[in-house]
Amino acid sequence: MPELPEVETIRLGLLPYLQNNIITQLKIYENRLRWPIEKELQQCVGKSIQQLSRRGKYLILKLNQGNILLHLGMSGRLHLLDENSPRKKHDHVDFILQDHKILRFHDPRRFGAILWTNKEDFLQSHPLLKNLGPEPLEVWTLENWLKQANKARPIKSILMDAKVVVGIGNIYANEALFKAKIHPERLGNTISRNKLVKLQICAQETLKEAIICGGTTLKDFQNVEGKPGYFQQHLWVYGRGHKPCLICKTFLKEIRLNNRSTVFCPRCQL
DNA sequence: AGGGCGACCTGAGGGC
DNA sequence: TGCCCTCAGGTCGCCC
Repeated sequence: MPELPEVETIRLGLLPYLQNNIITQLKIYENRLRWPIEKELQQCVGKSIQQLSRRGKYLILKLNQGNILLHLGMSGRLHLLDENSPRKKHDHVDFILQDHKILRFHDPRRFGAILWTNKEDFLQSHPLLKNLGPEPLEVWTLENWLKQANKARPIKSILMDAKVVVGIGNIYANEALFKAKIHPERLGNTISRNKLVKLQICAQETLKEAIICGGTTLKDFQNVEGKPGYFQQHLWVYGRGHKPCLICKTFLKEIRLNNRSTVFCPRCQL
């Protein structure tokens, strides 16, 4: 489901409800997520939520002692519900809150993850976080990007590589490449500096616009209130394979690149 | 050493 | 209706 804009939308939606709330109970109905939920997660019970932040596509609940790391995988959702809301299929975990609301984790494909860490420096030391690249809207420098992009590797693969920059998944990679007018299969080290500068800017603009729209809703995505995002109305290429380019009317091509569906305009993107 | 790709899951949709 | 195939917003970890 979620790329950076969707996770950020969820974070912003949850923030007012979670900040300073206390987790009074943890109910695990299904612990077989991407990794089995570990017993230590029970340590969150009785702790207050001091901060809700994000690193890449991970949500981080900073408690007065310890941290919960949450990843939504492809199909994960978080909902805030009233106490005693009936459980539905694929509702796997409930965090019961002091004000009798429930933060409920729902994930049909179970590619998501819920992890616990006590370490102060987990952003730097946790095996799942320590190798993540820069945040695209904060610390993604041009020098770093030019260095990373200078590889004999398709530019779309580079852009989607979380070690290069976090948060850009398949939708926004397709969109950013269209806006920058770069063919997704072009090797990074054959692209001019100017074009790479443009691509970085286009990627950032695309993410910012999507956050403003509340994310993209295709099938699964809903925000915390269960409402969809509206960025899909702004999509130029993603999901539009074989339809006319919105700029030049040429039929968009759809190929598979690294086993991900890739849509581009063969005339606009060179 | 770095990058490609299979694997992890369920469900939806299309073709027959 | 049902079976079988493919595909889906992520990403780890194996293998080359």
